[in-house]
Amino acid sequence: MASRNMTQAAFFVLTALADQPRHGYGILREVEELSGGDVQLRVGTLYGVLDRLTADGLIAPDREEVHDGRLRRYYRVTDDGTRALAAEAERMAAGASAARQRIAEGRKAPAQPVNPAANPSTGPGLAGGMA
Amino acid sequence: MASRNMTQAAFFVLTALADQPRHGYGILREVEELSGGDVQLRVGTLYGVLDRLTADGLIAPDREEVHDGRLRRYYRVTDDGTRALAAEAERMAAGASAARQRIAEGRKAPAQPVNPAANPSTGPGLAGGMA
DNA sequence: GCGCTATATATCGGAAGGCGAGATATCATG
DNA sequence: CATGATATCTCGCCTTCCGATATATAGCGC
Repeated sequence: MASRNMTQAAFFVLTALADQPRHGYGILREVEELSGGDVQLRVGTLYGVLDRLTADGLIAPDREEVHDGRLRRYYRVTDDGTRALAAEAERMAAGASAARQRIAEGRKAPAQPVNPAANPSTGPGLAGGMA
Repeated sequence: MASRNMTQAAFFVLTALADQPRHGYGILREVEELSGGDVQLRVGTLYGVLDRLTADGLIAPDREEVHDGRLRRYYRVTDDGTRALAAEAERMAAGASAARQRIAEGRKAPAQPVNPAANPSTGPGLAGGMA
């Protein structure tokens, strides 16, 4: 929804490919596993994402193998893709951190109307505090 | 793109409202500020999000005020909204953490073809190591 | 052999969501 | 009086999501 943002689906595909090349079906299972089941990337979503990421140069076809008569088409992350993923991870961590902080702040004064001078850019750039 | 996921736009609107009630235009500026300019929520996006979040019971109209002859329509987060935001923040932090970890893992063996026995569910449930 | 599940690819079309553009209105600045 | 900031909201195009569907191989139970 904003300038240099990538979709959730794209983010998880890149994450699944970040450590090693995988094929479509493998990405599907990997995303589900690495998110603890929280994220279920759908088949119908996958190929569109794969096409877009390829067109954007963030991933590239790696190789094709045949296992038990079934074709596997592998993709790998490009350098640009790794950079984009890292940047997006920072943005997400920052957003998550900002959300947590604000929830805590909101709980301090739940019934409070507005509270003047409450917005002196507390923790300006967010930029998360984990890792 | 998956089960209980909310959109990026919804996430940032909830985050902007987390500490105190705000009106539409205020949300717009707040999202931009709290993200350091990374996220620009568009006017055309805002009202759709506001309607959906209201319909889902995650936010609610708070009050209306007039400043300098201009109407301000305030919204606040409901308890459900705070819970949903907190959950989403956890998911995002976990995803960001997983991405970072995998980028690091991928760099260990960049030229490696596949590496056998590389997938024994290394670092199984992510669930990040922050907070 | 037959049906079912898992693995594996890919496409289609409807629905949901994002966003540029425009309409409307007040106030301040130049 | 024009421009820009503040403030609301709608319309329609386009992108993205995803359920359904099609196709094909291998393995298991019956």
